[in-house]
Amino acid sequence: MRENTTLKKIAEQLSISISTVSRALKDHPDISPETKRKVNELSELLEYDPNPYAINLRTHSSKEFAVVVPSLSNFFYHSFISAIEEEARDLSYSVIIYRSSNDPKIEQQILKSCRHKRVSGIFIAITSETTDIEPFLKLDTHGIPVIFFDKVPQYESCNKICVGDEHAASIAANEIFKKGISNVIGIFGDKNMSITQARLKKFNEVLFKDDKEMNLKMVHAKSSDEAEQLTLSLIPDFIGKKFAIFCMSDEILAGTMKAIQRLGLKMPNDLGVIGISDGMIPKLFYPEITYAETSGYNLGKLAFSRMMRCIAGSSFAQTIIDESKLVQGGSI
Amino acid sequence: MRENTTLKKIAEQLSISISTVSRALKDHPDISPETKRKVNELSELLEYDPNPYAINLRTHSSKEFAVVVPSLSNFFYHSFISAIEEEARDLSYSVIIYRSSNDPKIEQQILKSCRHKRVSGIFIAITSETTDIEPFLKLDTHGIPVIFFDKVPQYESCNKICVGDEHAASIAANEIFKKGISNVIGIFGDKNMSITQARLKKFNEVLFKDDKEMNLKMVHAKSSDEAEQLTLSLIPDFIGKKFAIFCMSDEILAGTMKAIQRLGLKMPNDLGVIGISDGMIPKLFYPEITYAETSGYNLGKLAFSRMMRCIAGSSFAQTIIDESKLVQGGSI
DNA sequence: CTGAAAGCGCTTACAG
DNA sequence: CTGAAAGCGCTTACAG
Repeated sequence: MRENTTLKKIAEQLSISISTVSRALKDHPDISPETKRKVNELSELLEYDPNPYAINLRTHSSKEFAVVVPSLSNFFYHSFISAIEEEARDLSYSVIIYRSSNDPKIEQQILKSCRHKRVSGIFIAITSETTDIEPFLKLDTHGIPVIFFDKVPQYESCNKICVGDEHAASIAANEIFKKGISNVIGIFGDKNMSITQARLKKFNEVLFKDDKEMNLKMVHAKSSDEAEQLTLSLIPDFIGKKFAIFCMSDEILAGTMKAIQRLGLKMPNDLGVIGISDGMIPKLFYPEITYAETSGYNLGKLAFSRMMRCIAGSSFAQTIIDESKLVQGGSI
Repeated sequence: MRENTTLKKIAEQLSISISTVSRALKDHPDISPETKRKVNELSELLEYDPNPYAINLRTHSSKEFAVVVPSLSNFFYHSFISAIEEEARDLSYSVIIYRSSNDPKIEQQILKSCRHKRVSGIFIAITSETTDIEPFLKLDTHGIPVIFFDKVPQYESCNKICVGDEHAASIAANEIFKKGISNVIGIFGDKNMSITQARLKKFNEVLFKDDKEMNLKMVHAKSSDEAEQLTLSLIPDFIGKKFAIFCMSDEILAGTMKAIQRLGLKMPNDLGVIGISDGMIPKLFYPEITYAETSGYNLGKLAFSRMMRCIAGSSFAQTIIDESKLVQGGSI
């Protein structure tokens, strides 16, 4: 096994001191051009690369960001991470991706490891079970900025970057409204989730904004399968009427679409379908599903710029909401 | 910002030496029970956690594995990573996930960073553009085992863990055969990919194993859209016959399914569909698509045990092929 | 312009 | 059973 090149080795070969080599390599003004040239040449030759552990031990900084998500099998998080990585690369930070598996215990371990590694900052979508946010606040105390995204705590005074749940729901509701559809099934997620509450409330509100008569049936599904069953049981009452189904999330949309295929119904004639999505699932069907887009990519860009402001010293906590836009498929 | 607890701080408070604290903490037999008790107590109280940078600098070991994949938006990789993380956690290793974005340059950067970090080992699915595998072999020289999985280089003498392309293709072909279907459309991926070649060859071979008459049309699609277009243009010739479509991958399946929905055809009566998949996409349709399963999870378990054997000193390079199994949907 | 020295937080061979 | 010391590879204030 070949030894790694160190400053010492370069210094010895050039018969100069380690300090000089170190300075030459970082283009310190004190060092003569001639020395710099020699040092750079040799370090190229020997493929010198500084030992990050030594640097960190010395400087207490890692130039690393951590992104923590409950799950990776999620297009939304995937595009969020892409955005972070793009930005990070430009500033020669690296990005470590952690997966909490939606388990608060694992989340705590990850957090601890982030602290020990003295990462420069953390982007995190918390688990649905996370109750104690004390450890997150403590990291801020330790000088490690924490930016919450997507799944964020209730607690007020922290940095949060969220999808505009209300906005997305209102876009979807408006589209239904504009199509003159007055029979609507709304399938929402777990009652206890804050995004369910936000989306439901706004959806309802917009749909009833005029005093137009509306026949709205709202239900909750905790899984794709449940959404499928609910859709199957609800549709019969709507057959023959002009109606639409709103799916609050990709998971629900997947279940609903299975039911629709099972019943052999065609969009947009037999019924309309509209969702809120990051855009992968809706594109698997024909016609493609119309949806209000929640973009992980946008969210990532917003989160990153917030992070850089924190690193620059801003201690002001802020909640940023990303707006969504309607993406037309042919399903409604 | 609160300072981190160090060995020194504990030693001072207890008026003993740093060495003793260090030893007590790792339950060294030399140290008296009494001292151990005191040290452990105080370190609990002060929430002592060793500085990983210092340890690494000293011991040259990181207890960290790297997993490098071209993309995260891929259920297969996701389940591979899950398997690795499970195993790693048991041995208190941590796992860093890197994404090469299918760019060999980024892949090289990641590799370099793995080397500097002296990760304990690397699991990697290389990019489709990766030609130079020299740097990977060099890592082995540096004592960092590299296990290739899924997308592996041609080069013989390295550790590779692969999906059984031939086996999966033969399972799918056999199922078509067993159903007595003799008109078949086979949609394959990019001609240049080794998995395309392996799958195509075996599929063809099994389908023609008896001398039964077979009407097989094989085409290549580079994208989901292309698969959709091909399906649309090929189906008319098969309508009325008893026929099936084989989709080599999820990407192709997604395109083909869009075409089928567009034409309003029903499985399994109008046609049969069968694929090779990790199982997420097939479950989005009704009826669910029958597929030969390539399990990222299995692959991960296999890769991990291979890794541990490498770390234990095995230098013998090995190629391991994971078998697949048929998962019945109702599509054929 | 260059170098010697201290120190980041740990581990471990050596000495007692 | 415990401690002093060296050293992992770097950076940087200090001195010249």
